[in-house]
Amino acid sequence: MKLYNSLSNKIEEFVPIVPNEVSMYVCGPTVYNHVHIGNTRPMIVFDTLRRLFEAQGYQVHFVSNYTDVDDKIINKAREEQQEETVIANRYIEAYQAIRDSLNIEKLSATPRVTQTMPEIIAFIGELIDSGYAYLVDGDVYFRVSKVANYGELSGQNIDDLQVGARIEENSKKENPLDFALWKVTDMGIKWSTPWGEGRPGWHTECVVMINKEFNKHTIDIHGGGMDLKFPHHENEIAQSEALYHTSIANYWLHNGMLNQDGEKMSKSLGNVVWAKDFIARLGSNVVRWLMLSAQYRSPLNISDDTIETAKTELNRVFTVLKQVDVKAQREQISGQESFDQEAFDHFIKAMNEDINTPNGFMEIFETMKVLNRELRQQPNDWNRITGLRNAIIKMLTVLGIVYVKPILTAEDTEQFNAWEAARLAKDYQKADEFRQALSAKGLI
RNA sequence: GGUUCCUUAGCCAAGUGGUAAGGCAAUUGACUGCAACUCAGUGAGCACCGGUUCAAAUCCGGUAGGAACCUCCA
Repeated sequence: MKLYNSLSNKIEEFVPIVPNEVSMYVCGPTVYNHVHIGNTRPMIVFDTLRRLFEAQGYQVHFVSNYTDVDDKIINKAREEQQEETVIANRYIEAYQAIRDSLNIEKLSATPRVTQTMPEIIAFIGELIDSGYAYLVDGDVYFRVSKVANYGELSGQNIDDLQVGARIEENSKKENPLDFALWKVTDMGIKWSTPWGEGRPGWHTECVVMINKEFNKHTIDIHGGGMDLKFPHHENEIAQSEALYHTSIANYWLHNGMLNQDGEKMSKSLGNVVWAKDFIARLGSNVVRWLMLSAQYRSPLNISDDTIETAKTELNRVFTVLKQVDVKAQREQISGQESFDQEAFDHFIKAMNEDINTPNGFMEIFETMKVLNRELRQQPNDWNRITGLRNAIIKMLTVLGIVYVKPILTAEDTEQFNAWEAARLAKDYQKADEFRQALSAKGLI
């Protein structure tokens, strides 16, 4: 398996820390609102990566967090005159519902900031003790200049960053690039620490959760959206380098952004599409197919055209599978358990090139073509047909797409037979009626 | 101003030195009672200019256009 590592900007052969095991972490949402479809791209991409590993015998330990302490949550809570936990819990539930509806495999753990506070406070304490963090009026900031490789991930150097950095008014920081580990606060949820009451900064939690959930300082894969590269991931690395001399993960993976009709989705443009609405409209299968139609690092544009194309393509895949299953039942073929390993291997090989889903799709289409030919060959080679069918279904499983096999009822079978009989008798009006009935049931 | 990246047929999208995958749409043919499904065929020389090379969409330089990031947006 080859993966593009954002840390080296190169495609590298994936070598796990522990043979046949993969530890991966993806930054989760700040739960202050529903998520939009852009947020579903990392969910789908990294779930697909996980499935790809699992299809090859890896055991995957996959953790993603919930940021349930944040200014945005506090603001939302004030707006609604609710407790912050009510807000957070509401959107955590909503997020989980999205995961379920997108057929995302169950995560190993979904830690929350509020449940990780002792560790976060201890971690910040260590950074202070070791001189990597300093106190100003109860706030704690990370001293960026003390980390030699700061900027490694985003490919920037500290001097360039400083030129571009917006200088905050009345900044208490030694350096504008220094980031907050702890903020003193008088509003919202807060915890008491040796240096004062307040709440943690965003960048610390992920590091602490990784250390805690995996019980080690270096994991295999850390993923997230391209926009998190700087400063969030850069800052995670800085903290980990400071205390543990490791960049947390051997492979850093970043998915490209999602655009709507060529524009970035944003509230100001008024083109935000909520994930729940999008999934309700198109269904999980189409959404996943659409999200995987471009390689994960490329930007992906969502438009009516790309949505229609995804629907049509996926429909073709399901059509041939359905035709196989209907025909097998009508001809009472059973007991075939064959599997076309070669076709499946082609698919895996394509996918192993840095999750090259477009080439994975290509292998599905190629396999479909062979299957369509076989299905129209007389006599049918059911061993071959079943093997191809099962291979395609397994490919879809890696993509997280679910195919439901149609089960013919006695009535269905009768209608098929009647359709055929009417055709033979050249009673086309009657034939069309049966055809339409079967079509309405999605059987042809 | 800095950093990273992109520009491949009407549309989506692979390919990163050896002569352009796949899909959608279109179109021709076969199959069909008609149709759908399906199969077979048709279509680009890779933004532009210049360079390196026996050979470039692929490497280098430049031009034009576009995107993301530069303190908390996946």
